[in-house]
Amino acid sequence: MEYNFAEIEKKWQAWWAEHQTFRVRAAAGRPKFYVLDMFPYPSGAGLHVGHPLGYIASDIYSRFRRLRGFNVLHPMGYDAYGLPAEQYAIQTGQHPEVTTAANIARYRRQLDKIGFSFDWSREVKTCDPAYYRWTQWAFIRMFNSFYSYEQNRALPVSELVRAFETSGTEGLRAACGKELSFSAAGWQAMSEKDRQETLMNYRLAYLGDTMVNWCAALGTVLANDEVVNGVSLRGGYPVEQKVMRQWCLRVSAYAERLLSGLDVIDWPASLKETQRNWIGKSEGAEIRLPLAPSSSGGGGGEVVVFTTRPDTVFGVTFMVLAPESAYVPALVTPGQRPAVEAYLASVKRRTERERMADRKVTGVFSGSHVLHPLTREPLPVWISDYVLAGYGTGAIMAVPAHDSRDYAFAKQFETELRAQLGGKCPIVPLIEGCDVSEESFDAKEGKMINSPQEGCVCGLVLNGLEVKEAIAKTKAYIEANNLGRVQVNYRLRDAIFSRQRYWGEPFPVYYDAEGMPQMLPEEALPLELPEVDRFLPAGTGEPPLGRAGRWAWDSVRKEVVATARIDNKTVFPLELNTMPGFAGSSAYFLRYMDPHNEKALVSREANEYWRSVDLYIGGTEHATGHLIYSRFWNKFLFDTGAVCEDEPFRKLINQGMIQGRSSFVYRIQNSNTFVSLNLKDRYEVTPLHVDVNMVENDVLDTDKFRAWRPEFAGAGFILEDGKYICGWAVEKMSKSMYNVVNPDDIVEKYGADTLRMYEMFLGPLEQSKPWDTNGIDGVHRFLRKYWRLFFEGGRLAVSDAPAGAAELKILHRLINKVQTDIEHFSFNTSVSAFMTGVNELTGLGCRKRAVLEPLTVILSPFCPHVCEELWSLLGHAGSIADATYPVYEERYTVEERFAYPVSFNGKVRFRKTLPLGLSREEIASAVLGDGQSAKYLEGRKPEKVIVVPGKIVNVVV
RNA sequence: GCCCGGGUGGUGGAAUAGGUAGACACGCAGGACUUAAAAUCCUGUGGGCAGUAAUGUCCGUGCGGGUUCAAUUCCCGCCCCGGGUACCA
Repeated sequence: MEYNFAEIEKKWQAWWAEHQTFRVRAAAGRPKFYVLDMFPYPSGAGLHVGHPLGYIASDIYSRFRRLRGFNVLHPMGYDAYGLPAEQYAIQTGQHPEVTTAANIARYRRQLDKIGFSFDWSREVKTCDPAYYRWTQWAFIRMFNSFYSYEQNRALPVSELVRAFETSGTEGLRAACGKELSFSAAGWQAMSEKDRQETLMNYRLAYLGDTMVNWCAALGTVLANDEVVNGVSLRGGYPVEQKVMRQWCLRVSAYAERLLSGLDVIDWPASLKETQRNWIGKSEGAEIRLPLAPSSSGGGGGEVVVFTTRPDTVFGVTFMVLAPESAYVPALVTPGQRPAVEAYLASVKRRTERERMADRKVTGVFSGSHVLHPLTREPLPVWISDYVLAGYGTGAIMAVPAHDSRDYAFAKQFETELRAQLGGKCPIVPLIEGCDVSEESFDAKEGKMINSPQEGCVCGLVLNGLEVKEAIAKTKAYIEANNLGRVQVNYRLRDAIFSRQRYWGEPFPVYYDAEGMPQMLPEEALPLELPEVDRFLPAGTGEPPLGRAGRWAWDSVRKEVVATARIDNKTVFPLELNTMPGFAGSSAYFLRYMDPHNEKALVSREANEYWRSVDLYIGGTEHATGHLIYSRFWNKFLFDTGAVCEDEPFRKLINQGMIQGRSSFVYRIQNSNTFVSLNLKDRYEVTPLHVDVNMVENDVLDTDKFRAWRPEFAGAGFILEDGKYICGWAVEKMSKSMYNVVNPDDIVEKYGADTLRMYEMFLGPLEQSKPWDTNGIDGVHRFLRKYWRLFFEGGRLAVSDAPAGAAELKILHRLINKVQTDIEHFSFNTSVSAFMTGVNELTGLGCRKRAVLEPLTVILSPFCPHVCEELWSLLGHAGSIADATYPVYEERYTVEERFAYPVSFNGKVRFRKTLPLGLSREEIASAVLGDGQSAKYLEGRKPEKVIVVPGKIVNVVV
């Protein structure tokens, strides 16, 4: 009987589907394990061979856990909202729902062919109203919540209102947009509209005027992580800064918890580091600098700066404001106004991109001065775009000696600054021995100098202190003398949550007669996405939903009605924006736990059983997007009591990318002749990408090549050894490089089991590596060899004879190796171990059930189809997925290992072979009692014997 | 610039609480079977030197130092490659 993979795979895939083999239910008392893949966006191009890498790994792990007795939740779904479907819809008029459904069907067919053990009964699609209902629900909850720094969690806004009623903002510690201050009486005096505006400053989902990344080409705003180098991640269109009123999520409120939570989860160090950088915690101080009396603001004004280096306060020689800073208008003197206005205009003209490409030092003097907080000397206030409005207070104290950016600025404007400082040099070093003639000294180390002496007016003496001590002392001084406060800043910004798009979740929001946003009642959810005639933004600049006729809210009848009926008493306009891509992916892992629940996102029982994801596999590209937002989202739900775990993903693995291995042919210039790789240096050639599907083991199929394109029909070839050898390079897998390998083709030719094993064999899971079809034969050969172990002369020939010692040794070494390797996610070495084991068994001619049956079980996570078939041929009813993983018994694998007694001075070296299983003491005495060792050790008394079983013996004399 | 990874045969990669470097596979070479091819199987395969040979011997994990009886593994200094991030005060 031959290994007929096509037949076997078809048969077992149908069997699994029919018997719902991988359907799971919560089962109290049975240990659970939740294995999750990052669900795919179903693009029009279908899957290439790189996509399933992580799915194969998670599937192997799931099947392994199942065999070990765990109740494994391993679901799959689709991140179905997204820009490509909408762009396609704009171009073709095809409804995104239609193309998305077609793409999903195609993905499903491709996934099924690989033989994954997903529980498809739990499938989730983000564009399904039954699903996005809970996305809208969470949004309403966020709108109705604020973040208390007192309790370090989200609380209902009703509690905030109660606090305002009794004590105003007195003693309030809550996350907010800007610090407000009013009394209980002040709150009482506010109009309803003012109260709503005030609350908006605290809500976790809020409408705010924010500087957004506006992409005109896409007609929408983008989140920070959707912008790369000043252009949009998708499409690469230019992005500009613009103030717009947008829905935002107060992710920044959770900055500290998002940061500290990283300490308790098992994620790759590099990914945690990326998130730490993104959150960007910096501890420092805000310092208030009073305006100099002569300045335009008159007496009483002040400017607040943020610094992480308060110790350098005596090196401050000027101040800089961001161009967009709110301080600017008040501080510009009439004389400087024209110069400042010209500067602001020039800054506005420069796009983000230009600012990055050309980092010129620019700036303008505001005309005003502030007073140094300690020495009371006047300091000039400048305006420059190297200070960012969005970070800290948008104003800095410049210390040119110890900050490279301030240094560059001081050098650029040295003449002006010197004049303003009465001839003094603006660069004042504060650390002993540092040289600031060429560059600033930014390091936080050394001893302080140049601070005032003991007994000076201000009383802050830093001389002689280490930088760290000086920072602490200055912070304490600032607080004690009311010059400012200790402050922690985060780089993490709130997430902008509005998109001017059609293909996304609608907001459950309408605007009342006052124009204030109101949430729809929860019973009205889901608010379904309406039909529109076209998917472009409306001519008025409104988002595409502005084209929907049926898009107003009747607040009395509680239903969606036609826009035409808006009467401003009971029927109101609905929000026209939709939610961004990350909305739907922020809680999908919770929905899988209880996907058909109509009462809740997830029931308490289901959530308490499945809890959180035990293993999450996906790419690093989501480090600062999805993986931050979903942690935030989950923490919020945790605060409201909707879920029982604070962190959603306990362990995370980043699978590497599979790159393409492009093939090249070399055309001799001005001809239609192509020269083989090793002969190309003799000619002037142009390399051309050639479709990798026409190349095998780097040899070009010249007939296929001629048939590929009309212009190659008459191509000539200069061959070497009768073959045309192609050149190759590792590039991103993409259509334009003709290096896309479709998993369907591989499955067709070699079978799914070979594809699964080969993808694992290619190298470590975390590593990026090029796809190289060349090596796949080796894996396929292994499977055929393995199949043949069961057959002799065309029939099944498995004997019931007891297994011998040598066979059991091979088997148990395999069990041990494969089990520990899977537990460490080292799938490539597991596959190698199988190959070795099967080679050895073939060598022994072993066809014994006692060996082959357990071997089939441990191999089944990797090659489920062939193992199922053999399992059934061995006489088992049911699926191998219900089998039990064999137990490793060490006694079968006892073997001799080396022990190395140790010589000294490099004079004596010897090696000794000892049986395994001896105790440390036994090894030590065996070594020391050995003739050679005894001779060497004669006259020296061992002080200490260090033994590592099976490995080393160290003797210290 | 800063922060993470990583440099091992012709190729993908094994082996790190320091202990026989190159498992496994590809490729290549030779052989068996075959009229032939494919498929399959067997053998060899880091480099140099010596030997008819079994074998012996030296050199070898990016480069230069160090620690150690012993370093791919630990320490110091470089070089190169990949990823993240970037006026965040």
